[in-house]
Amino acid sequence: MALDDRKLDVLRAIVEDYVATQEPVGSKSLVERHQLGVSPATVRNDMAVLEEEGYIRQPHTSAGRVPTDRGYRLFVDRLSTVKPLSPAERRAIERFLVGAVDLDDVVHRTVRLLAQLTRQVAVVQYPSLARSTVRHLELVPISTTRLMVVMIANTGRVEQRVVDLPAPIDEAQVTTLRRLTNEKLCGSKLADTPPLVQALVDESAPELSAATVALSTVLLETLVERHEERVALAGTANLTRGGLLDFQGSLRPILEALEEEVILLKLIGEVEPITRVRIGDENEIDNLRSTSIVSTGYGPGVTIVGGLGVLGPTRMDYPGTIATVRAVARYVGEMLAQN
Amino acid sequence: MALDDRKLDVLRAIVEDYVATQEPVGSKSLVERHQLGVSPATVRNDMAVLEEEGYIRQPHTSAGRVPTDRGYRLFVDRLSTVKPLSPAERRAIERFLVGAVDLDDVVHRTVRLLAQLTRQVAVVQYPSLARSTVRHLELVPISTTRLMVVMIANTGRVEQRVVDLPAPIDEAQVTTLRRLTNEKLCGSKLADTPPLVQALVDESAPELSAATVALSTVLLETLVERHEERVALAGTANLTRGGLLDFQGSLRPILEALEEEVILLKLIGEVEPITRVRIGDENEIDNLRSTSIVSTGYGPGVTIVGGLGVLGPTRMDYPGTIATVRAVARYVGEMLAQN
DNA sequence: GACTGGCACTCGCTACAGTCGAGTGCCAGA
DNA sequence: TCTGGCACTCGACTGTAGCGAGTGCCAGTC
Repeated sequence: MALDDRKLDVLRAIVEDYVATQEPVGSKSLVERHQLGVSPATVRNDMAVLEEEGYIRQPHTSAGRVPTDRGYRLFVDRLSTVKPLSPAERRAIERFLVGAVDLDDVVHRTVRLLAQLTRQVAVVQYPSLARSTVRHLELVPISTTRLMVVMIANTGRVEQRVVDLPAPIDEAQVTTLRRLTNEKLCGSKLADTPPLVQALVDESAPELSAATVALSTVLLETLVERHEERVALAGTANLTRGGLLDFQGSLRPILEALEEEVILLKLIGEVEPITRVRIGDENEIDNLRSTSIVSTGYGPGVTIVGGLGVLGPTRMDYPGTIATVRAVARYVGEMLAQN
Repeated sequence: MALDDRKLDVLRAIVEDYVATQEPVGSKSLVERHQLGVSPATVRNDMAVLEEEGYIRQPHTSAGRVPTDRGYRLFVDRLSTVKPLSPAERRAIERFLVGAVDLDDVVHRTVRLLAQLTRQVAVVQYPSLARSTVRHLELVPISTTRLMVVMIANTGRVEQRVVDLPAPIDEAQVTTLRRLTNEKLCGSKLADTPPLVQALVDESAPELSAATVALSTVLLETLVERHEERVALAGTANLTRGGLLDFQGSLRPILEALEEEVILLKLIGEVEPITRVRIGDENEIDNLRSTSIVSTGYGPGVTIVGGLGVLGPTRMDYPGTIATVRAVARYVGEMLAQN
């Protein structure tokens, strides 16, 4: 059965009221608080249809209605209009992000800002190495048989690893190796480096070849194969808002999921600039079936280098959250573009 | 009034039972589960004294007794014997820490290990910069007026900052600057660098002096003055064990406190190798008055470069926790010494 | 045909009374 | 000094009753 406009209005009103009050909403209070132009009895009939279609449900027989995941989905897709941010919010974003001293700082400020603005759990992925290009590789001798390799990416990320060398190496050789690796790899995307690293090994002088192999192994293994993604998290305290009514009483599974970087990356590691909204059961992670996640990609200009987003109860202010997440992503992109 | 040995035995039994069962313990069950050699009535008399002295209390009139913070304190100071770790635990620690590829990895593995072994919230401070020495300073030009300075410390920490230069600088000048800074600063403790940095500025060639000032400002401000300490956190999900009975029902203040790096540093940023135990109200942070913290310093050899510890309910297994925290700290120290 | 007012019904919530039992404090006696 | 016994306290649990928000249905109206 097709839902006419008024039924959609009723659904929208239910979602808005429930999000605001956190209490099942009944037909009477609905007509009181919204200009629906009909009587409670009519609304009740509409509600019955909406329930039959699976958009709302009754927690118990004599209670009001609550949106289902499907109801929220319809609301997000068709019924909500994106709330523009208030000037105060815009200013807050700018003030908060300006003055960051390095990438770590940008990411930390961003994640805290996002948590604060949305009053939910915020997650920000560091710019992905796979989508970065190499700006510089530095080799620092630690001992004659150990080398620290420091990679600086164009996104500002800095990664370091220690390489154990099979044989001692002297200053001059380190210098040569440094020059060679930089010549080969600088400016190339990290995802494209494997053939270049191979070429490096092939072309290296005999006396350096053992060291080059060791170095290339580390580069490939730790930076490319298991691409080292990182995330920052903030606002877990916000999970306790709504006094355990959300999340069916137990924070445990959610906190557990949030400790797994792999899971967080799955949630917000976006490749596309679109904003994704995952509502309750739509989520792939079992522990998070009682939550909703709003995520989007960010990057300087049009390219996306990482993702960010927030996690909260399915009962969340979707329009506001979506607007905030998008705005923060845009500002972060601008910050990155400046560097 | 002095407490005789049996009263201390009773207190120890109460603490142990309460930690195990999480329920107020009565005189009858106490004599059943421990060989006290006296009757419940006698125990009751002892309990009355212990309560008068403030070591235990009754949640309500007709309930058993529960240790107070003061009772735990006495238990920790005089009644508990340190539990040696099981061989299985020792093996677990070694297996878990071996194979870390860099400092980040060591810290992350450590904090997760600690959370897992103690089943509590774990916190690990990165080796303090203030107590590290400079191994190498690398300058990487980003543009003609921007320089990224990467500092590598002997503890494995790598910090980077971007320096905005007042005037363009060319390759050769960067090389000179790099050589000068390394000559001056390498090998010195970061805390001791201010005069050295000043000397660097004073002695630099006129055409480099502007750049040197900019560089030194960044070095001093971001690395020395607000000494950049970092911490890692894991196991927040463990706060939900004991189903909200601990922590008087609300996790909120605790989660909030755990989000503040400054607070975490205050808790575990140790300078001395001793193990500290803060019990409930002894804690300086208001939000954490319902928790206990066991912390200790770690470092290669005898010097301490950072702190680590765990946070849990005052009702925690102190002997076991203390033993685990110490053991992990020792192993981490060994790991660091190897590098 | 769509909407409305009215009415009977459901059922969670709260308050209250009653019972049970773990645990206590105290006291007299060994 | 310790012990057994006894009266007492009070939280936890159970069952009952009344309240009220909210529903579904139906007959009547525009």
